[in-house]
Amino acid sequence: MERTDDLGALVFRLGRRLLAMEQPILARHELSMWAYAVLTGLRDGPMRTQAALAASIGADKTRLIPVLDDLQQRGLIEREPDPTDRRVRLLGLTTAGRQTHQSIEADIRSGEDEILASVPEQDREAFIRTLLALSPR
Amino acid sequence: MERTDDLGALVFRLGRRLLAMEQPILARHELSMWAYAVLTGLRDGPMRTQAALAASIGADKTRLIPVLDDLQQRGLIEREPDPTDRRVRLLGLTTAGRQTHQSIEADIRSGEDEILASVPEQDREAFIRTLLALSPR
DNA sequence: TATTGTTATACTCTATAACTATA
DNA sequence: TATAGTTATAGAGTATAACAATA
Repeated sequence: MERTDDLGALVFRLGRRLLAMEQPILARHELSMWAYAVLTGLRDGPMRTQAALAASIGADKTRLIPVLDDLQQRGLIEREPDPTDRRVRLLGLTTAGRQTHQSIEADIRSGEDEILASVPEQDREAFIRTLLALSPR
Repeated sequence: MERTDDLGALVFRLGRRLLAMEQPILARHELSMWAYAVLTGLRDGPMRTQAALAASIGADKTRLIPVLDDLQQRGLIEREPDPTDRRVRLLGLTTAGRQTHQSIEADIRSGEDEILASVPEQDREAFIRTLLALSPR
């Protein structure tokens, strides 16, 4: 298949388009993209350190801290020292955090479906399969 | 097809991976990503205004200016006032600019092929086809 | 008065390194 | 001494608005 632009440019533009779609949804919940990434990172279970969470979502641990401060203060995550090693913070979603995540996720999924609507079913499946295979972590 | 993470996260991560692959190639030529985007934008022919070029590569016109200054000074682009409207700058690649672009493009293409190597032919074609369909402009 | 390009500036994002508290 | 988390800070990237030159 002949390509005109490089893959990087195409992926970059699609990323911007997806971000533009997600931005108003996140703004309605007053959450940043990284805050939403944190909720997603904790969706499948608690984490034992902030560094592990940061690595799992591809963020720097230092820039996660104000995000975690905010999410904790708003009651969307739990964050308490591990009694067996008080350097460590145990992280998990609260019920409110889980609900917020699910609500945002549903809206984002709708937006994605709209964007993907014009793509034939077979290509759509191959596209997502390839994306999963090529995205690190 | 069931998705675990949202499309945005997957596209974002793939974008970072592609950028990491391109960075050392561009560094060898001492060019930024935007400088390369400019060369790509002029590859298929000259442009009549800087604003048009900026729009065509999805950049802000103000942040293109230092990039154009540098490319012009290094003899990779031509940039001269339109005699019929001296507000306008006519933009085009020099021979050196075209050669530089082709050299970088070939290296980037190799890097992409490596990344795509593990993806089955059919999926790879559907992936690129879908990317072209979904990337604005 | 409108348009192209330019400059200045302020704002955000990000990474680095230094610091604290525990172990 | 090593590790988890935190803070401070500097650097890069970006957007906004003001400005100069043409039309």
